Amino acid sequence: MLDNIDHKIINRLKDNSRASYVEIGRHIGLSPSSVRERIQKLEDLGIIKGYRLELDTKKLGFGIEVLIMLKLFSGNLNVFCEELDKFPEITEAHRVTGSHNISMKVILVDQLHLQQFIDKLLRYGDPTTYLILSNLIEEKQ
Amino acid sequence: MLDNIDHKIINRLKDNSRASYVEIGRHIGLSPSSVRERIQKLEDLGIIKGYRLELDTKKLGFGIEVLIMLKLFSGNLNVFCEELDKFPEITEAHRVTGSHNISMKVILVDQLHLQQFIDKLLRYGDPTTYLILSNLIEEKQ
DNA sequence: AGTGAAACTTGAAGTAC
DNA sequence: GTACTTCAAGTTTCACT
Repeated sequence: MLDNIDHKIINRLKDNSRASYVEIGRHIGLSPSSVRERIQKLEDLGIIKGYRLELDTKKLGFGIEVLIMLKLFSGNLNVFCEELDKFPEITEAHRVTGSHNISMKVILVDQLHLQQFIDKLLRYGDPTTYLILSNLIEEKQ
Repeated sequence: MLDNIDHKIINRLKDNSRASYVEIGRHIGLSPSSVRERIQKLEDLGIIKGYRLELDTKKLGFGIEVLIMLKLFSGNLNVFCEELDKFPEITEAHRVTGSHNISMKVILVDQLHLQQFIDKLLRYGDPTTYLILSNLIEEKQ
């Protein structure tokens, strides 16, 4: 479905999603119009889902990053999933197999904020918290 | 350090990092030049670390997504961290507290690929694998 | 925040396989 | 038909002030 040129375009956009069509075209030896058509196609096919920002959350005032595995109480899974948007601290959440149902990445201002966040989670289930010490690889796909 | 306008610009770029200065300016009532200056400042301060792509990995042929917690064998932590780039399947990796040292998100083509990946990890430590059933919240910051 | 030259985007028309 | 290029008008960027 995707040829080598499409993959080159994707790799360039992975590196810098604000790259211009002209710049991408120069990298891979293609006219800006063609680059644009191929990117349009990738968007239409749903292969490119969006263009996102990578931020330094520490510099934005979020001093703590944690990974939480949450084992939801019986019957609470759907409730929690529907109320996920009430937790702006959660930057990533997955439904996973295993004794814990949800894995999530959370950014918090300080220790007190973490405590308050965990207290809120305790209404839904039983969380296990791992402090993130460093990001070895940032989100890439 | 950051005022309300900066936060509005960040929110707009979070939503679509390819948005033009003109478009962002219209949204928040600012001239394109000022938008550009502020984004430049955010980049220089390291608050904006980059512009990334959100892809549909399933459509790219990666049918399996897993979360792996890895407990490295004694003395293997630094070795593994330095060899992380040998594992293109890893899209995200963190050093975490707890009995497992590393948490990682991995995309794989199929079950056989997962088996081969885990076999490679077994040289460095003891992995615990959780299948990702669904993405409730995609990476946002 | 405004200005203008340079660079980029975008759609249409045209070419090649 | 599909994928690419070229062209020109309209936008955007960027270095000025």
